[in-house]
Amino acid sequence: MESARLAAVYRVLYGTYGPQHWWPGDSPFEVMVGAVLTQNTAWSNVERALARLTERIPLTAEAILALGHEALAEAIRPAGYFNVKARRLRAFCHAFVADGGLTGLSGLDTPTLRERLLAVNGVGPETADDMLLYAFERPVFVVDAYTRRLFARLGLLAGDEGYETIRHAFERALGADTALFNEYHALIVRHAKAACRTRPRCAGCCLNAHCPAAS
DNA sequence: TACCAGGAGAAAA
DNA sequence: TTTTCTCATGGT
Repeated sequence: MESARLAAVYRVLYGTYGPQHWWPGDSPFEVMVGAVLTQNTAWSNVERALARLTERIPLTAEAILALGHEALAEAIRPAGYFNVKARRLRAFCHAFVADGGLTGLSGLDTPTLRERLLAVNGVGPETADDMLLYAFERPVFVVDAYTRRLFARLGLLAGDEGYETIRHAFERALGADTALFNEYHALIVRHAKAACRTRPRCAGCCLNAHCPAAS
């Protein structure tokens, strides 16, 4: 992975879309809840689910656990996979409380914190890295389907590399820079929402799943 | 109508 | 070990 090319892609995205001010959450804990709810789901649906949840309870791990599975699943229904996500949220809240909450987790070094998050059922690599970057402000690059698709189309990735391989490649090339990782990932997602609609002649670097220029 | 969205884990091959 | 299946609502 060439640092210069990664920097060039970043400059183009930033020049096109500007700063994204991610993550859209009022607190680190809300960011973490959002990270679970957004798994394979559009953010607009997550916002509905968060709104319904905060209408019912204050957004704390204790309150979520006290709500119970059925009521939690009903509250987050708009985010889809509501039974699965209710189970995952409760598992995360149990671990969050057991580890001393935000204060306890913030005291851990990044590799240990990442391991702790990944040990929770329902928290995979991308969700853990969303939490690390946007809730704990650790220099961890988030690799999602958009990242893989964009850089494969640009010829910088084969596309079938493992998650860790890609993450380490970005982190090596860009250096440990939390602010840059924050903005870069947000810009990739922003680009995915614009894609071909703003480019009559797509160069193949858009993120539309069925773009003819990308096949 | 069909496809896709800011994945993860279990089951099957 | 790798691939496939399941979970589900809402927008386009």
